[in-house]
Amino acid sequence: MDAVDGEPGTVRPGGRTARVRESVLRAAGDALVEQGFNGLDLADVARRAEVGKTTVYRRWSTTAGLVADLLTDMAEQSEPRSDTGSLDEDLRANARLVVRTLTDARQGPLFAAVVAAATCDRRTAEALHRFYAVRIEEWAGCVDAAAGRGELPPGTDAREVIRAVSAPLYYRLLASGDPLDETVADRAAAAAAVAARAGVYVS
Amino acid sequence: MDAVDGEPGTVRPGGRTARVRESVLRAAGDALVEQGFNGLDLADVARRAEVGKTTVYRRWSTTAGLVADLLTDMAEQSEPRSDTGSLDEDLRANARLVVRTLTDARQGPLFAAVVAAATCDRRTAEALHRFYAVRIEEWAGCVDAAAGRGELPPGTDAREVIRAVSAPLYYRLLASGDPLDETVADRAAAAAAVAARAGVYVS
DNA sequence: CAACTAATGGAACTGGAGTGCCGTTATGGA
DNA sequence: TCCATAACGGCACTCCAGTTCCATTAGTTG
Repeated sequence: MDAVDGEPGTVRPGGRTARVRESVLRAAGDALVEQGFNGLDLADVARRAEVGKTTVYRRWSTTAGLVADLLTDMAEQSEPRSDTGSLDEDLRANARLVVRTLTDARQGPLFAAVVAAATCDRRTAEALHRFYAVRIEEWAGCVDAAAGRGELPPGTDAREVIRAVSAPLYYRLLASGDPLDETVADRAAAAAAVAARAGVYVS
Repeated sequence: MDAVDGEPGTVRPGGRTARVRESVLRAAGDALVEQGFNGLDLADVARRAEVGKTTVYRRWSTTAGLVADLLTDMAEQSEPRSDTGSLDEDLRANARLVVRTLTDARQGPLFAAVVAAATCDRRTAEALHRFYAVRIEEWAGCVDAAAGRGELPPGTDAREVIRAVSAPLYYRLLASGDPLDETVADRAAAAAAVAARAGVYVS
């Protein structure tokens, strides 16, 4: 007499099940990097992960569902932000980190593919938004600290400042295609800092 | 004895061929809006356009190729920029136009889908980059005019200012998922103007 | 260290995307 | 107006992603 068990993999999450998930997520990342979201298919992921095709379909159903799970996994691996004691330096460190990530041979295509996946599926989009909410919240600490030191007008929306740093970098990666380098990173950080000091992000 | 004919549709581009292209591109847009790029398939587009499946495969080959052509078509329909005589107002007009477009029930999903398509295919990405290059160039005129009036430091990179206006809006649409409204538009425009005046975009 | 059963994986099946062939339509030039 | 042929469209075919079924493996509990 079974009660509800919801999704497969929830009752016995350890051992083999965990190994399968890890292997499948890694394979999914590889496939996304090589072929983009459109080229992602579950049968191929199963082959790469050396896992039964049935298993992948049963646990993730669709490519969008698989990417959503991959994003959940990515959100858990958050690096700590820098804290140099200067707003300009912290924002520059953030901008340079984002540029390094987006120009990385693996991470860059992966992020592009993940954004593409999110445009096709509501649950994947939510997972992506959670991912960014975590990162933004983490780095917003720099801005709050600067505000505490009196570097910024009171009432400054810290999260909005952090978004302003990343935005030009993602815009280039996804939309305009203009080059991404350290100069661009520093300019994005400088623009956000100037605007924040001028009170543009006071809510 | 035929010479080279390159792609089909290039030797007799008028009449039926043109009607087919128009019909297929409209159907492709509809499909992208309803199902996103991942749900796009050429057989379905052919049915919607009431055109032979073979024709669509012969002329566009892949979904990415079809989107690339759609982008070329979109790039040709460029609206003229505003020219109010004030940098702040012009940038605000631009930001509000972008927000109106990205929150439009048809255009919003269409832009998201088109960006997704560009992440999967090199030629589609090039078409997208050309599309934005045209728009950016058009609006850069506002910035050059402002520089001419002495509102901005000499050497200001006009295109970079325009990119700075759009970037936060696209970042919200594609990555963070934060709301898009007129307040956000005005803030994006204000931030770009402040940073530009401070000389951040002097190259 | 059993025993129960969650979870995996192989194998056979199916539906529809994508292809090739060829007759039909209608464009553009003379 | 008429001809050569570019371009379209129907049909039959292939191939593989996605599904179903059931036997096998191995977590988890007591």
